Amino acid sequence: MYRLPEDPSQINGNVFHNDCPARFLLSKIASKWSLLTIDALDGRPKRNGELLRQVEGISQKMLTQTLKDLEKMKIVVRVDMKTVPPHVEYHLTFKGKELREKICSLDRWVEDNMLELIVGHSDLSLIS
Amino acid sequence: MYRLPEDPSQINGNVFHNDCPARFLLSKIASKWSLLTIDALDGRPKRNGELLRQVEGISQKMLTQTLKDLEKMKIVVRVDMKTVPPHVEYHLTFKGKELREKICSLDRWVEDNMLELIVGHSDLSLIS
DNA sequence: CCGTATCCTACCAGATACTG
DNA sequence: CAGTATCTGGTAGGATACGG
Repeated sequence: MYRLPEDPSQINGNVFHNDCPARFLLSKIASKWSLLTIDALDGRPKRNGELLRQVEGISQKMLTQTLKDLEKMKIVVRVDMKTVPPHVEYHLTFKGKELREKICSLDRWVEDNMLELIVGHSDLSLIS
Repeated sequence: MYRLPEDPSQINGNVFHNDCPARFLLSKIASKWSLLTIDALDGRPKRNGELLRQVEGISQKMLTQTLKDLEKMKIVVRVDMKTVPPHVEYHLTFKGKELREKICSLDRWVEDNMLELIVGHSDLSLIS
């Protein structure tokens, strides 16, 4: 549980500070599945099933939870077409698109440098 | 535990793939304390105690663990002056500096947008 | 000053089953 | 199709004590 000061408009973010909301938000944004979900929202809006397939290994539960967190932060918007069968789309907001650039920059860097980064990890075996 | 394909030099990173090493590496790099520790390594090398004070709330255990992980990935280098009392410095490598830019970009964005991101979180109380 | 080594717990997240 | 609900094990990480 985090506490905000009396007048939030006066504080400027500082992730190094224990009680700064930025730290809480960062932990949500930089979580394992959040990073991948935001990355997956490339260009066009995506549906629940699409994301489930694209982000390999994510469970329905974690996808829902992640999307709800992102929605709270106004990073994504949930658009329910109110049809039957259900058709729901998840859109990145303007802020979401801003954020996605930062995240993709990080993700692509890790992918590009993968082989050099992994050398120290002898615990990653080569066996089947 | 993650498994690498027989010939790692042939694979190109893809964080969306379940068994891609990039996903494992990303989880290490984007962990709560890793994000803050790398950010804290600004410009000059830092000592254990400095980092402990700068990254509020981190424990000695987690700092050590985080730095070891980063060292494995050649993101930081541990320089032991072999003096008594001990003097140890942690330096960012070239790759580390590259990575730090991405991370700082993310951290600063979260800080700058903190107040707008937090509105949906009614669970963050204003009381003392 | 810079760490290790243990113990211990809260929470994360996977598995599974059910619903409009 | 797009979720919810519940149970449960594993583990991240805090607290504490000790060591070179």
